[in-house]
Amino acid sequence: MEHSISEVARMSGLTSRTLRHYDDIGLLRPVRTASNGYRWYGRRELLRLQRILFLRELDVPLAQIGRILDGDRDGVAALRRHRADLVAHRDRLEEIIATVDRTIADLTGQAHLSEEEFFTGLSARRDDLRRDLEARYGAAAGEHFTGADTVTGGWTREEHEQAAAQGRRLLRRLSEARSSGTAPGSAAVLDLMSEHYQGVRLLWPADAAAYHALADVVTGNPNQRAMIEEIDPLLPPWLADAIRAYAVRRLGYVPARGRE
Amino acid sequence: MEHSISEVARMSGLTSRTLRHYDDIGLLRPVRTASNGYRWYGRRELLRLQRILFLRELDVPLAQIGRILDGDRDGVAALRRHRADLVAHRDRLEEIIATVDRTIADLTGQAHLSEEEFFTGLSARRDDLRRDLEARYGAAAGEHFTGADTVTGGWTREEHEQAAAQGRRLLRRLSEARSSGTAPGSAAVLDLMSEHYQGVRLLWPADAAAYHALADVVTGNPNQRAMIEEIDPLLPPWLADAIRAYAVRRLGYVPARGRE
DNA sequence: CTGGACCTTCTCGTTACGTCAACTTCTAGC
DNA sequence: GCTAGAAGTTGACGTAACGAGAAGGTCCAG
Repeated sequence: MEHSISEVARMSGLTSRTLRHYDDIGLLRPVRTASNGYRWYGRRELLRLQRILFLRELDVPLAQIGRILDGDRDGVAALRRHRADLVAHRDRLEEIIATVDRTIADLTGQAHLSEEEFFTGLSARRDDLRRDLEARYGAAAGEHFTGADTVTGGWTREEHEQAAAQGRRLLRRLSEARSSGTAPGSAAVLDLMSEHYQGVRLLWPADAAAYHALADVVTGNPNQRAMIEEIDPLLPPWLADAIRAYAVRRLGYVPARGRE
Repeated sequence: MEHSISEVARMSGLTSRTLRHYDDIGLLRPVRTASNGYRWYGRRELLRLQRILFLRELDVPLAQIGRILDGDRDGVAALRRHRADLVAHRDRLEEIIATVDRTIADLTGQAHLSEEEFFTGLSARRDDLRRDLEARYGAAAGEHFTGADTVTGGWTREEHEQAAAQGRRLLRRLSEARSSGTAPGSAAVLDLMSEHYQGVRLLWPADAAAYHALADVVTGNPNQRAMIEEIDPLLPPWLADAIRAYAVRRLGYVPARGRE
């Protein structure tokens, strides 16, 4: 009892193209290929196909399916690893969905947690910030503020608002990381901090040292601190740690002992 | 304040290749490209990139990111649709994880719900089945059983066991669909039934009419019924409906009024 | 012997880039 | 001015799992 490729396609719900593909990659070979090139499948092939379809439905990559079915050596271990991937994927989706929800709420104006602009608010208080940095670290730290090119003057009102919303979203994501017990220096947080660093650089060409100095500003500067506490009262010191961690680990900042 | 491609790469954590790619597909154009081909990015481009990264982290496809950022016309609606996709994806993952768990349990012998073989059990009772079908629908229905080529005689013991485990898993997945209130004729169930049909065909070249006749067997034949009830007491009648639905909707069976 | 159904082997397109390869350009040091 | 090295460029191929379509061979019924 042999079956043509279209018969197998009908029985399995696959297309003949897919079956040809499985032949190409060696996942499911026909029992024989006639001299005219026609593929013929037998019962044993159908059994294998059935198991292929099952594993495929579990999102197991075809290559792995082949390994599981061939050397059955440790199909269970492979499945366990696959399960771990699935769970991680699902957890990540949970986070993403939550973030999307808050983003939608933010965009539709349902969330007025803070009408203040974050990055732009930062920009509006440049003089304040500059004095703060200079007082803490001397004139060199504030020097970067001199260029007029760092101002956001060229932005439209819409761009301002988008930047502000972006900043609030970022702070909320950081708040989430903090409240879930994630360390400020963990890789996941540093990834988020790269967004923060980039946001800061939109307004101010901070190098590693200047960015590092910003850590003290978010806890020490009343305006900055109040803006952040409005989103999460416990965030400022944690954010300060994250800023320092990012400056050191991703920007290569070497904690100064008085150089320059 | 213009930035070279490698500066932007460092700031954003992307590679220069990725930035070149974004230029190619029109997602992020440099503010200018010098006569030597070098790309230069300004503040406005960094702002756009920041929003790109945010949406990208939410698994929004690049093409859609472009549409959202350009004509901001209905970015919220797009996000809502995207959210629906994410939720569906997560729900599907939940199901898959549950199935993988049961599969692992099955493979490691932790689940001895039924030591009987399903498809192979069906095979072992071929005479029984044949008499049943003939009694219900006349000799024509049982005729398919005559070929010796339908026997699973060529199978190894391992193949028998795998087929049996596969059959039990399928019944459990069907049971899950039933208990969650899914209709036997729904697309999702028909997809599962294609596995059932294929499993049956491994043992017995049933056409649409013969498969349709099998519906009465799973409720009427004591052996079959008992085997299925062992997995889910409420499954037999529901499974019968699913078999009929599959025969009609996927195999094109026309409910007979006495033809042939 | 002809039409239609079914089969074959290319080949390109999809997504979001990674990874060479081959070349040009810029910059710093001698 | 020369040269090495860093950084830039444009192709072009590879990835996973096929879909779609082209161009052509094969089989079967009327």
